[in-house]
Amino acid sequence: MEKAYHSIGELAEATDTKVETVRYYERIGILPAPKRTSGNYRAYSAGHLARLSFIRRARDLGFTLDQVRALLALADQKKQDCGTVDALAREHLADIDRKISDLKALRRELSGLIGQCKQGTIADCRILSALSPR
Amino acid sequence: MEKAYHSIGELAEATDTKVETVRYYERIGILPAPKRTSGNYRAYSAGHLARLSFIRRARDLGFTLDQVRALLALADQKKQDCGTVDALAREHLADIDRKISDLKALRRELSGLIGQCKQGTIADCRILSALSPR
DNA sequence: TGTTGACCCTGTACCGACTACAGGGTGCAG
DNA sequence: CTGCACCCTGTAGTCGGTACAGGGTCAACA
Ligand SMILES: [Zn+2]
Ligand SMILES: [Zn+2]
Ligand SMILES: [Zn+2]
Ligand SMILES: [Zn+2]
Repeated sequence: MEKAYHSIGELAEATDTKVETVRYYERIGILPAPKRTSGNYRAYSAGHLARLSFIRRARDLGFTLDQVRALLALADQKKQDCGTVDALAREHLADIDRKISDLKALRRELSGLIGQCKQGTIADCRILSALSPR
Repeated sequence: MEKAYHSIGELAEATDTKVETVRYYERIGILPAPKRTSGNYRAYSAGHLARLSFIRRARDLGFTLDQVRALLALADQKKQDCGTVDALAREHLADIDRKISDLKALRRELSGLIGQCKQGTIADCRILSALSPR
């Protein structure tokens, strides 16, 4: 038999989340408020655990919390087709690709600068002179 | 002859910065407070323009404002050698490399998920099922 | 039985790097 | 003289958490 309810600490540990973050998710309304014990402790059901796991996996994949909200809403429309989900995921993939190419451009520029430095004095440093207006 | 002083709007335009951001830089102490006109408008010197340009270029290269502060402080030590500058730049390059490889790993995972989706119903969507705990 | 200590509660402030107003003042051109 | 672009201060919001402070709860152990 599974334990029916979990404390916030257990939920946090099971999903590799900080306790404060779990409370934060409740505050912003992405994780529903659970029942309370007589001592006013939060008592989470298996449903909460599943939802928090979902949130965390999606966050680990880089979805924003708003996107996660959208994904969670879609997940409940079981018989609709998943085109919207896929579109969301593809959009996010495009975001990632954009970030990667931006970072690569940055990397090229910065490593070019570093390569030019001859390790002399500050006055001659190519890195600093590239940053200063001519 | 160059105009001796510039308004905040001119400075902002010349460095592709928002006016609010220029004031923000002053507030956090990275850009010194300029003189004021009789009407209490900020009046920036060429030195301010140079410093702001430096800040913006460094930011564009992805340095944090704290790193920019450090670079600016180093830039004033003209006769010291530039080892510290270069170390800072190399560290930042390593940060960028880490970000790129993190994003690539993410990209692989996400595009794998997207590839598995057969465009059926939500109930069968591989993207959602990969996010849900089994 | 009492006391320690781990856990939980609320509320608030903070991080980085801006951005966006609201509610006013200034300065110049027509 | 009036309209408009620009400037001023101060404050709050963004995103996704994180970090306390100042308390309450609960189980184990002496
Ligand atoms: Zn449990
Ligand atoms: Zn150098
Ligand atoms: Zn000017
Ligand atoms: Zn699908």
